[in-house]
Amino acid sequence: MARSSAAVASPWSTPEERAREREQKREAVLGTAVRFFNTKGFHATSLDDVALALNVTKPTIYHYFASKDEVLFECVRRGLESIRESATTAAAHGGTGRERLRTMLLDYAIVMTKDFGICVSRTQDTQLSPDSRTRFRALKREIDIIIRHVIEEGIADGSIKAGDPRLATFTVTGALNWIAHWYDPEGRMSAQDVAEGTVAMLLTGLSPGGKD
Amino acid sequence: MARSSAAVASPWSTPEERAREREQKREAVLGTAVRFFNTKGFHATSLDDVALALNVTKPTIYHYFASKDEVLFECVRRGLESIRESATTAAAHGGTGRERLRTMLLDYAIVMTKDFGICVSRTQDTQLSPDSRTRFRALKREIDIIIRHVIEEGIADGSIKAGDPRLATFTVTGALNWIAHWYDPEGRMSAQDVAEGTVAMLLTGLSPGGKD
DNA sequence: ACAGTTGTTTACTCGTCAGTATACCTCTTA
DNA sequence: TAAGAGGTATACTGACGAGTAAACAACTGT
Repeated sequence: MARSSAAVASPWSTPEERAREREQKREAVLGTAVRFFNTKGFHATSLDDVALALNVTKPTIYHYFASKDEVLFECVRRGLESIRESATTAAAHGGTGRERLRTMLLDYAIVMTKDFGICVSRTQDTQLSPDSRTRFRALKREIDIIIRHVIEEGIADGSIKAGDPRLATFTVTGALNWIAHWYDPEGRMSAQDVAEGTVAMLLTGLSPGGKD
Repeated sequence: MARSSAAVASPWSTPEERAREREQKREAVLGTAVRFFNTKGFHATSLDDVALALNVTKPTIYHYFASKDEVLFECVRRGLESIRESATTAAAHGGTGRERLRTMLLDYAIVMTKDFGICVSRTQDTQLSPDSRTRFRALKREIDIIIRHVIEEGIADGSIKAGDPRLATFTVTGALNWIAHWYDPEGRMSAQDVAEGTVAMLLTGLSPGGKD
């Protein structure tokens, strides 16, 4: 037997393990912070609150993040990345524009029922530092463009009917973002129900005669 | 000639005039404050900012309002009142549910392009005091109920097709509220264009075959 | 003229909170 | 075993901003 496999579980950690632990602690800070931000609001949440909930003190948080702004930005970045990834994936799928749009919007809606998604929807760019704000806007814009593209493709292939694609994008993202403001995980509807219901309504509208 | 009509313009003001002036000053505070709230955010706006913009000092504002919270609440109350009034009026109109809903949503959308409407959409209830928050929620709820009712009536008379009326209400109000987050008065679209486009999209959806 | 009311200012208090200086402790590595 | 790096705590600074005390000024009504 090789020496490495003969060793019993070592009480000493490898550099990789240490890096992973550090990463886990960073995650824990974000996970705790995002819940505070979502329930109390960003400004009403102090890093002392977050630290206390994690049984540490504020300087510990500053060991993992440079500023409160960085904590918030990291939260919204995670939410936006989720959306962007699923949107990019859906955009690359086959099918009509409408089919791809539906996939995209369903994923978007689901993200809006989770902590980081909720944080994205509730965060106003005035809460971020000028730098983070620029990056925040850029990420949102990327997502908007992906959605708008697929809408335009749907119009081109005849599977979508919309006057102004830009306005259509704002309308659907608005309805979807709003989920973060009212969705209650304890309520009667599951995230899946909400997502499917909202997306169906956006695609078919409220008038009779719409089909999908 | 009666004595009152013989008098030249008096340099002394009547109690009514004084009350009106006081009311005008209150309005001026609200008008200035709401613009600051909308551009810089509520927390980032100090009453010193507002006072400075009005060429007065902070205690003057406290002469007209009891607290910063009251200023904010008054702003959102005005926005919500506009919506509620037009919704109530539209609900009392004749026509099918869908026709009344369209009127309602058009007015709602227009409010969302104005200062107090924008403030409503951007204000999170965590920013308000517990008391104001309760009243804020109650007002929003009233509006939701009016809209939900008209949707239910539309379903009953066959002019509207929707799975869950509650979900439908959230979807349309979400899309409409979102206008406050992206609408730019300097942009190419007028408030009227935005309102009509958004409402049309909500009623007919994005799939081909919808009609309205 | 004088007492009261309204509106405004100057100058202050007080609490909160982001962010930091510094020390200490523990584990790693040479 | 000593030097260093990583992680945490105590104790602090400094700014900001809501709200107030107290005085002053103007006007009103008696």
